[in-house]
Amino acid sequence: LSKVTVSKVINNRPDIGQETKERVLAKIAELGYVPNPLARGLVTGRTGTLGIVVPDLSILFFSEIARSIESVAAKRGYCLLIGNSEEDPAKEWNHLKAFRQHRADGIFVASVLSVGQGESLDRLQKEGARMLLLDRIHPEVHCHQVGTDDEKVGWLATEHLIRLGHKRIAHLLGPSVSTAIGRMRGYQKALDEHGLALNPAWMVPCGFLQSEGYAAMQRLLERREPRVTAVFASNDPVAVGALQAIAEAGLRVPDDYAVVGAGDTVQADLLKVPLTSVGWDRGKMGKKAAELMLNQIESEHPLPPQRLVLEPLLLVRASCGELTGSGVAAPKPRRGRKSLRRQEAGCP
Amino acid sequence: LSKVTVSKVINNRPDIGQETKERVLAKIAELGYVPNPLARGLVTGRTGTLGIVVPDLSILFFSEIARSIESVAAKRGYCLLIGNSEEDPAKEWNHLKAFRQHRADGIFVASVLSVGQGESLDRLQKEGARMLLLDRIHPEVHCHQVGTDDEKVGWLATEHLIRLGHKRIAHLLGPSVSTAIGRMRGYQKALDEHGLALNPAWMVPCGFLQSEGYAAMQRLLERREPRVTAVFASNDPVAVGALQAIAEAGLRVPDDYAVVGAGDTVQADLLKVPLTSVGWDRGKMGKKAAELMLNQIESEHPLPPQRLVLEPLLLVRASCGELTGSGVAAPKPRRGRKSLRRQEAGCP
DNA sequence: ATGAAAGCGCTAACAA
DNA sequence: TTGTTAGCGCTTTCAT
Repeated sequence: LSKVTVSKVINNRPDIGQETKERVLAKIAELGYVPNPLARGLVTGRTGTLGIVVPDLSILFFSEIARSIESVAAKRGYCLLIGNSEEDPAKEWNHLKAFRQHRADGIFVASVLSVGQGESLDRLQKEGARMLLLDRIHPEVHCHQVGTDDEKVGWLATEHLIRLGHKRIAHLLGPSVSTAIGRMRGYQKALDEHGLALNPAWMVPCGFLQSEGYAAMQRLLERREPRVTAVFASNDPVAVGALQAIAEAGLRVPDDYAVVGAGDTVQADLLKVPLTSVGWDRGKMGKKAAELMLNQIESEHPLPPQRLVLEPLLLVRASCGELTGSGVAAPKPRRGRKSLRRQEAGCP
Repeated sequence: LSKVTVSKVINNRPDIGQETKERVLAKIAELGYVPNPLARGLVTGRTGTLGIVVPDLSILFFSEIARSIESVAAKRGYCLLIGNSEEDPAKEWNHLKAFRQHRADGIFVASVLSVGQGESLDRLQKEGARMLLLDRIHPEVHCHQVGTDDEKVGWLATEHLIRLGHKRIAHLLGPSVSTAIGRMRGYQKALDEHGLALNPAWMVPCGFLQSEGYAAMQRLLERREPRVTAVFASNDPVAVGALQAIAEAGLRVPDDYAVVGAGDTVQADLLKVPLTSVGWDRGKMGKKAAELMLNQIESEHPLPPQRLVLEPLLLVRASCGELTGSGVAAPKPRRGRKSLRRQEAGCP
């Protein structure tokens, strides 16, 4: 029995006799033999490893996606490497290089790069790296991309505030990545559609962190007339920061300020003021991304880059109040739509 | 110039001339050459890869630890593989096997295995896997272990309730892993020290998930006399579940029930009722674990297994009220000790 | 249908 | 100090 025969059995080659095949399989089971992925990778170039780079794994949004990707990867026999870029392009690049070096078969990345700065990613892709852009999109990169319709996210949030009667609506604007920019566009579009003025002073620049939302809201609170009555935050952590700043100033939500977030990543029901947010399915994001990637990897012919857009959904809770806009705080009851939150926190 | 020479330069071997060394280095920089870790791993057995297996990456406690490990791993040139066991021993084992197969230089595991069931881990260790037990300890496994003093966690929580005047204190008991058992012991010890009766009916079995805490608290609420006035939950998610059940029953915290958690992983300040909890430093856990592991890997001689125990700290907030035990809800002001929470949520 | 030969990119041992 | 030889465990031709 030569090792070539064994190799053929393991790789399910057609040119092998049924009887020998079974004999080999039996022996493999008996000896508990497992092939060495390094040796295999050295010759085939494929390692059975994927990689993912995110800004920060301890942000629920990303850890949920990573978890979901890992789950389907494991099911199909792949391992997952993970790297935190910590919002630092250099660290992101280092992880990308390291994963390439380790011959990851595919790399998911929620890039910290600003829109328009994606050439390095496109170069990687052209050099043969199989990549998939997660959440944050770069049109110039020719690879699969999975995200949500961020313009619609911003539109849904702002439209909701307008319908509640708000006319002076601020936006805590995120960093210069596609998601933040899309949400801002949606905000502007909604104002526009309703003929509301777009006051540049109401677009407060801000990052994606809770602390930044806090600081931005403080700045907004200092401003005098004309005061805003509502705030659309670029994401939930920022919204939570804003909530903190408002509370500290002795003001109330939704009575003094209505607040909407984006992402629906907060344990909303337990908050002092349950946060209204626009959400989409992170589990599905991860699942779809992983499937796209693995199908790509395992297909013979290169598939055309695909762009998957998940549908965002407004989740109304108490932080925007009822129809008067600055009146009662009674939260609208949640509609019949199934909640997006499959989230189940636990341990230790 | 032979490849052997290059290899020697890269590995900093002493038997190489200063001048050739520089020449090689220059050429490497010029060509952008990077060694292939697979080929290297094939011959040396070392791959520059670590692995971590946790119950669920989307639980903040674990994602913070993973993030911290990844950070020091990256700094020292290692990649990190990650696997979710989803509280399933079979999945845990599969990840462990896969990481071994991929020749990870070391594996961190927060095992789902019950205490006393750690033989498989010890066998792995004996077979040459370098392992480190995270959070959940198995005394029979001979490897590094990093966790907290869970008995003290339980003791601090329960002692706090007793000092506030509570005499009938329930415990939402976690699964049969070391952390839950330790916390239960601490609970019993504190009761004991104060001569308080340990009513078995007040130890409600429960998992580590929020939904389980919710269900367990509901069961507890159904029970009649003698009613408890306080609850120590095995971890924060369970405490949050209990909070929900109490609120739904139309009762109030801390007026009707005082509640303490463990882990301090909840955005406590934003909750309707900020949760008092016993916490310890997850960032430090990850950092120390990674350092222990990497020093082990890079040392010539095997180091003796070390057991690192982080100090837990009571963080008093509003969920237990003030000294009367069922009186006013005014939260004690946080003491001067530096907060453990370096947490900064943000994105997507 | 099976296996011998060659080689993936590296390092360890040894020779020069 | 340098380079030659061998081999890590696999897969890929290409004979048989």
